[in-house]
Amino acid sequence: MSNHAKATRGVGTKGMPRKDRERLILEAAAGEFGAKGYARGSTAQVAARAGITKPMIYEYFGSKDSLYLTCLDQAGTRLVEAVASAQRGPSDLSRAVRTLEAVFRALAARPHDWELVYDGTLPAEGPLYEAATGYRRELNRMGAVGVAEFLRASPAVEPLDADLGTHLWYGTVSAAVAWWRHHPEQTADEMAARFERIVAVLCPDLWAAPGTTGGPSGTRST
Amino acid sequence: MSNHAKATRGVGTKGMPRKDRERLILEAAAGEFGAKGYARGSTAQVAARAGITKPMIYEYFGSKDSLYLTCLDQAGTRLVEAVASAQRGPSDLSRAVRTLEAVFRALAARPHDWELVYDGTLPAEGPLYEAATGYRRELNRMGAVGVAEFLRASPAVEPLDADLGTHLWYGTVSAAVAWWRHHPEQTADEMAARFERIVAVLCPDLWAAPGTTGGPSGTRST
DNA sequence: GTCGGGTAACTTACCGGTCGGTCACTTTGG
DNA sequence: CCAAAGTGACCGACCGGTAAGTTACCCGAC
Repeated sequence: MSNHAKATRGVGTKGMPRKDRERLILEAAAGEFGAKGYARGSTAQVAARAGITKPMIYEYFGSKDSLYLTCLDQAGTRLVEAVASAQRGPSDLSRAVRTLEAVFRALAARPHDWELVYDGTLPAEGPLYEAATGYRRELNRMGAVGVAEFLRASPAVEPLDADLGTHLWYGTVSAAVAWWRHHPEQTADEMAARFERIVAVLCPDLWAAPGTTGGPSGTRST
Repeated sequence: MSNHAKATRGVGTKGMPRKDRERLILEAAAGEFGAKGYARGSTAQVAARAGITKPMIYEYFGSKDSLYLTCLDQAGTRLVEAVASAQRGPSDLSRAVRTLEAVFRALAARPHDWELVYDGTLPAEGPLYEAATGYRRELNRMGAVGVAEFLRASPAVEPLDADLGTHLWYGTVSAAVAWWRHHPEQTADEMAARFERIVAVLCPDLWAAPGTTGGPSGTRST
């Protein structure tokens, strides 16, 4: 019943404006696919979550793949932007903490985004897989920059080691997100603080004296 | 036509002895489920891999769940044994390297074992899920001991931090295994060496002077 | 030796159910 | 009254699981 949206609605309009319905369906789809994954999530369930029936899904999005792809694009774009914004600043270990914090903040608003991008039940080929891989690669690439700069400190590491290190970093982020799902009461800031403490134990020297900035963060109380 | 196996075969035997066929099916099932996961793997495909047809699978194992469970038990037992054997020895960071090396050695013989235990397409409840969770918990528990001893060095870490640390460690192992799948030409020893180099860059002080043993391992050349 | 016959191994064909996707129809608002 | 929104009913494909029939092997009888 808003004032200006009504003006654009033509004859034969019934129920909800198209844009609103679209958003509603996308929200429902993100919930369904985020919880059950692409393979086990069903379009009928998405429709039920949105309070409509299955043919409406196909009226609006044409296919299950297209529906998932729309959710995936939203989630992937948001995550990439969040991580990209965390790449600014000093290039020491504190960047890892900032990146993780940015991911947590983004996921706090939309908890299912991570699962949409890293859904393990996606088909092993096809456009859907390629789209997801594209976002994953983009996120990984940004992580790789930090890892490479970090590992450059030692001449013993081979190029392949840096690639492995990048994947280890991804595994760390992924595990942190998974742990968070089982402890939803934690805020994004608390999660970042926990990670910070663990890093501090792992490498106290690299952490305490990163160089010019005089300290990676002000949150440590020791 | 072998000499001793023939003696045990009774009347009505046709084709392959039961034990051999059983092993053949299990091998095929491990390949199918390891590659596609429980949900997407089909019993007909398992049968095709084993060179037989679907009803034989049910003759031998009764149900898809039972078949998967048999594979899972083999894989889980092997992995738990491998990790347990690596827990002996000094309790510093070198234990992490030893653990990872043990996992790699176990997986070198049977590459699909990891995916069977950590299959993301398993149902979210039921005996199959509980069995997989049991192995995961057992593996995690052993990892948690090492992580807890390690984090105990700092009084700032809270109990929940240790739990998070355990999951981060699991994420690291998981990522290393995933990376290995994309670089199959690497041997288990090479993988362990790569991980060792990365750890050395991350925490050189904890690594170089672990205390009484005079050094975590003899493989470092620096 | 060879010839049934019993038994285990194996297959073809099918059932019930679910899911992605579609069509003809009804409802609703302008 | 008309067009868009929305729905019940259906289709084909696929999958887990099953029943009934066929094939091959061993063994004992003659």
